[in-house]
Amino acid sequence: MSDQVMTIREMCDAFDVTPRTLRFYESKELLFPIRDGQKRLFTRRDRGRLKLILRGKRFGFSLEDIRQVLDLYDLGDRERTQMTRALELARDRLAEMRRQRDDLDTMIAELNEQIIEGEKALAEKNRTAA
Amino acid sequence: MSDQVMTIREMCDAFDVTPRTLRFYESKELLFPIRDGQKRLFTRRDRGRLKLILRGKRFGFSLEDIRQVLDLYDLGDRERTQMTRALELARDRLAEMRRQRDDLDTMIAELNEQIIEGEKALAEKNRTAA
DNA sequence: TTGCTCCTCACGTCACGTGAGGTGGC
DNA sequence: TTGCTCCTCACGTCACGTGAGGTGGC
Repeated sequence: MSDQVMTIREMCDAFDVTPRTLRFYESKELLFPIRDGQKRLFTRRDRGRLKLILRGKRFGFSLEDIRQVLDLYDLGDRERTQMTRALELARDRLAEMRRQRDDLDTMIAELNEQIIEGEKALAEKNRTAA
Repeated sequence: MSDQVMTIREMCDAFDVTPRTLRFYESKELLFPIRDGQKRLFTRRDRGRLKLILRGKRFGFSLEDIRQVLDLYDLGDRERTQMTRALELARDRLAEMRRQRDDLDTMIAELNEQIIEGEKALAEKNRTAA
């Protein structure tokens, strides 16, 4: 069951990604499906990794960052190294996201201001033209 | 003075961009510097357009969107078409930015939660290991 | 002649999308 | 034979960065 392999199509349906994405992740050494002739078969390990990859992406981590953290899994110190590193990256990302949000807040206020000014100017133009 | 042309270097210094950026904008038909032999000379019109380009970029508009709005300048209806179109795009962008900010808020809360859980799990691991 | 600034290709970046053209087994 | 699904190139996207290699005028 849980150690059953899955075809690329089954993976796509299960994780809502495209075949291209899975092949791309393999080429970047994020996934390691085994082969049945040409065809890829994804293992339980691949599914675990993909889940973490997608979670990482949601938070805006690069694939390279994600790969490095995933690779720490094989160190065999009960994932302490991996977790420590993941926490480091997560704290950086969190700070970055907060900066982004603050920037976005500023921009939103600015753009809103510009729109209001634009509307005024346009109304004025239409008035004097009529 | 204000109708004086500027070299690429002067433009870079004045607007804090790279030469590559200016050449790229020319290739995308956002700027139209005149030539002195090989060399580009940027006019007052280019400076006006660049200012608007950079402002648009700050708000997250694509260069293609910006180009389309800039091109409306030459319609000769006292920029009414341009302003109307610009306002349309701006309202869309504003809504998009608000969505982004809300998503970001959600993510920040989630990632913060994950970090706290991660810290707990790591502490537990260290405790039971010692 | 030596620097300096300008120029034109053209490949690289990031995370895939999107054909083109071919294979295997029901 | 016809579909279906899988596969491997390989170019395209977006906004430039980054060399490589060459030119013009002080």
